[in-house]
Amino acid sequence: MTALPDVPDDTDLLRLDRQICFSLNAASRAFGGVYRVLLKDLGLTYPQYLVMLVLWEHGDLPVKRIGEYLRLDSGTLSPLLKRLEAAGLVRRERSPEDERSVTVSLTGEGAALRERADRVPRRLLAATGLPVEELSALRALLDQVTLALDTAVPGLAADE
Amino acid sequence: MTALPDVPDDTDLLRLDRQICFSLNAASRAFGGVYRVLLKDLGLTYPQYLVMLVLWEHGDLPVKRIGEYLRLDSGTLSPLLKRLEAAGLVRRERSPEDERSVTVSLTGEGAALRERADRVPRRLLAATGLPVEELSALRALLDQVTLALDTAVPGLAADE
DNA sequence: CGCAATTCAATTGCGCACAACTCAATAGCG
DNA sequence: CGCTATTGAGTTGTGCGCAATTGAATTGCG
Repeated sequence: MTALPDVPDDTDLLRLDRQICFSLNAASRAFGGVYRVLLKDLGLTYPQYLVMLVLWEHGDLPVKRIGEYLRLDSGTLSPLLKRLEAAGLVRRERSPEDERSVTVSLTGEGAALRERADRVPRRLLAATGLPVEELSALRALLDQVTLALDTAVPGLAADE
Repeated sequence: MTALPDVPDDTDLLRLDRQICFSLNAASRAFGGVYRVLLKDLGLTYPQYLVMLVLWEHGDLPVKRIGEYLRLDSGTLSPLLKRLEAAGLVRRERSPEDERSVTVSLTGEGAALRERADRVPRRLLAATGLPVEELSALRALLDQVTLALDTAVPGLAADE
């Protein structure tokens, strides 16, 4: 009457499901909390730090590209970039060859902040208490499930 | 000059760090997107669904207990519970024996919603494209890192 | 007992995520 | 060429997450 070992009944699924979303939620917020502490004296929030990482690595970018790297839309990025500009870390300028596009570039202050941000990763790594290989395994699993979820979303509304 | 294999230099750390926070962010939002679709016809958001899960499993609870299960404070829960109340899914009543406490209980409608929510976990499981064992492994890793991060936070502000 | 400290929920304020929409600029088709 | 469709950024509105504060109720210590 019961299902096969790897096809649990609905009660098990409810419990597993709850644990996965609980765990993911908790982990996401735990990371956020650590980053918040580590980034506090840089004057950055976690999403702002992600944007700065992208700019430090890739140099000047239009808003569109930043959004592609971080999977964020203009509704999130526009006010965030305005705050970074108000903080003196970036400039925003309309592109001359395409007036629709806005190029985001680092100021001297924004580029200089990279030095101070260098210590963040090592402190975060230490805070996780995990060896590098396990973090890599975690990242790989997360990427795998993200890809699967993204491809699954479209045909999901109806019934699939 | 280079460090030992499992003590990478700062460049590697910067890259790894970025990938970890990118991956976790992306996974969290990918889950959110799938839940948003699956929960749409239930009229629930993802955090509201988590609250309902807790109530379905544990019955009536004071706000404090819900917050402990979900690691959320009253600043998040108060407006969320008001919306659930406005939707007719829960009641909120001051406890007679302790006027500070507010007990949240399911309405008939809220309890009935559980039937329709039963299909969510299996559809989510299918959307991940991962076998149950891998999801369990993912959950275990997430729980481990969450625990480590939580215990690390206190002594982090200064330098640790 | 009486008063200070603590507890619980609610509120305020800020920032992020996302959907829906607006508006200007560009691309591209007939 | 002209007109429509598309693109890129921004705005608005809703909801979540968190810090800080408020205010009432309770606890507990002297």
